[in-house]
Amino acid sequence: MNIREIAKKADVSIATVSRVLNDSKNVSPSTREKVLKILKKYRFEMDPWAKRLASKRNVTHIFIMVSKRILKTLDLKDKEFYSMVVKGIQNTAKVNRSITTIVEMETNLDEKKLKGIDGVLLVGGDTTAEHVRFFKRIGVPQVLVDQYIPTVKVDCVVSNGYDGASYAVKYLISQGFKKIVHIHGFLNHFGFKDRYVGYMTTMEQNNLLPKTYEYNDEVMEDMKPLVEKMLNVYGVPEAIFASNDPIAMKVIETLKTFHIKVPEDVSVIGFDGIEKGKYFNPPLSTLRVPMQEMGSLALKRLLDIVYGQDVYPVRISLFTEFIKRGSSI
Amino acid sequence: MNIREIAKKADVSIATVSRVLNDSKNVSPSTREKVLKILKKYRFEMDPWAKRLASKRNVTHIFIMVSKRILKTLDLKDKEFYSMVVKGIQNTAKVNRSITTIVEMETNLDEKKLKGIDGVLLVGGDTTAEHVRFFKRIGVPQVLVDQYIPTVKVDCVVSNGYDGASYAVKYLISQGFKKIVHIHGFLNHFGFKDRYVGYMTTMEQNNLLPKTYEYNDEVMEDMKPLVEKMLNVYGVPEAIFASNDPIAMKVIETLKTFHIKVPEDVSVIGFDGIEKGKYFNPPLSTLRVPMQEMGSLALKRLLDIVYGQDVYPVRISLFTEFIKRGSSI
DNA sequence: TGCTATTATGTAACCGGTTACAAACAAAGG
DNA sequence: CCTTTGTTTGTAACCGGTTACATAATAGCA
Repeated sequence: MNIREIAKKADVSIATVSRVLNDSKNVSPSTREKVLKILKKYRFEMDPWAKRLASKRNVTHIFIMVSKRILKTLDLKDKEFYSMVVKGIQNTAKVNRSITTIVEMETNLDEKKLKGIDGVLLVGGDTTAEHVRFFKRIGVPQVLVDQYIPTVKVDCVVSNGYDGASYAVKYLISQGFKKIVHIHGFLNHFGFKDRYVGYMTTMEQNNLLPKTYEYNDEVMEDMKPLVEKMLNVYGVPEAIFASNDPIAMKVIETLKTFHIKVPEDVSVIGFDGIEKGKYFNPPLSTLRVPMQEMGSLALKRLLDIVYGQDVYPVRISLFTEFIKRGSSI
Repeated sequence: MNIREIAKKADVSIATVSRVLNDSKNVSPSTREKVLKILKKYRFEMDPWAKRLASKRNVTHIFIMVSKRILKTLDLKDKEFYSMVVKGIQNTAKVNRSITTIVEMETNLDEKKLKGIDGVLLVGGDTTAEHVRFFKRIGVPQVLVDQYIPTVKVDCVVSNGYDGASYAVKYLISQGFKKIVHIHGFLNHFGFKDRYVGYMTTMEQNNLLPKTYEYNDEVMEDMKPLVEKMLNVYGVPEAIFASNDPIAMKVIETLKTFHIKVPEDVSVIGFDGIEKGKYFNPPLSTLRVPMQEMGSLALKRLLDIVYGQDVYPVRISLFTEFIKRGSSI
């Protein structure tokens, strides 16, 4: 059952059926009624694939919104986390006739700047509930990327930090380690929180004493004081699990200044799997997050929402993959 | 850039380009090489929408696999949880040219029975890691529905039980309750486990003593002993949060036999939002899971996998919605 | 009533692929 | 060398929608 058959049954043209289906105003009430009756009678449901193909002519305009902090360091030529995510978005946009614009997420959002925008991707851990509520209020479809906010129902794509962290901790335990420390970023970023909870829970489940240190990765501050404090109070850990790769590398660098060898003295595992880690000395063990896929999934989900395919918000979380390199035993 | 343009650049017909893209054997090595070079040069990516539309002729065969226990109670005319999920799958199948067959998930799976099957949906909390590994081994794409297994990387669609449970507990606390009990099913079902953890964590975060009871919902055993024990040892709770609606209703029925009034003496909140709860006496407060959407999303994800759109497994979790009815204050 | 502005409807091209069928070409057999 | 068979390649129809444009119908107004 397609619109041609419906058109025949209702004795109108396919264009008219299409107009009725899309609530176009240029249809007389009587024919609209007639067509609707046939549609209902045959329980017509549109083929989403055909619709999307045919709607190709009108492009979709998407804003990729990132916080000032991320925007400043966002270089699409490098292979850092958010660069890869944005690359994933843009690649998928190409195949989906979507035009993307990278925009700074301001604290005072202006409705006027969003003229003609079909949807927004809110990228990064700085997205707050206020941002989400703003876009909800003005009715712009949105998908959060690498951030989840339990208090507001909104679509999001994140990495499965809990199970990733859990895997890392279990791996370290299987190597005979007990003194496993977690160094993490600010926990208002869901990604860090998720990994934190994964670390904590797994440590406790294995009757090990968790020990965590918070590091201000937003400004990439000096890590010497943190490590110094750790060495003095806690002693030399057997292993360190870091919130992400940049923190892990910073830790390793700092440990070097204390003449502590990685991985001989301490095993270090990061998170994200950015390119840099592969060429670091020693090469960084990490939990790889499919970054491009994250962006790609987010855009696809956003398009599904824009084109009215899905109504209930979901959280999509990507599995991670442990990559053992030189920084850990 | 589409296949027509590629065809022109490579000086062949569009059919040939299509053949190269689909690894058809009837292409001479030289032309294949020529086309591949152009494809690579222009970084051609196929339009998934067009592909799916054009491939209309070949339907996709899907098995909906359910455990014996679920199959026995699966009546597509009623509006129980899994009936609605399966209905969601079937509705989506209709617009996606997929043929679905409901099949019992046997303990001894037979590869031969899967001839011509493009993918399977493993529905329900009885799915185990062994099942998943079996389908992985024989290379049949799969998506778990209402089950998540942390130890194996496989796509799944679940409800966000953690946040749903957390919401319920917070709501009950906001109503002034402190003695909040959780009655749950077997925790090897991820859905129950997730809600359980949500309950526990939220209770602890609010400095309340959690109290849980396990009920064998698989056989819907008599709940009298459980409730009796609770009343004798723990006393009358102020509120009960149940793993799902059937358990909640069973609890309320049992409480009635003890002349304990709901919601005057005890508030009860269920989970799932099945139709029955609305007409129960008193009408059941619950956390609604979009059941049809769950099935629909699972099938769509499966098709994405079958047609090679996505490679990395994800967990999709659906938000729940609190519905306040008569069984709770 | 006649003329124009507006609205309603239909026709046909198009979105970007797949594939049935026909034709051209190459290899094999007599 | 001609016929037969098998392999490559191209043409055109098709999947099920949307929409630009043309035309028909209606409404508005002097």
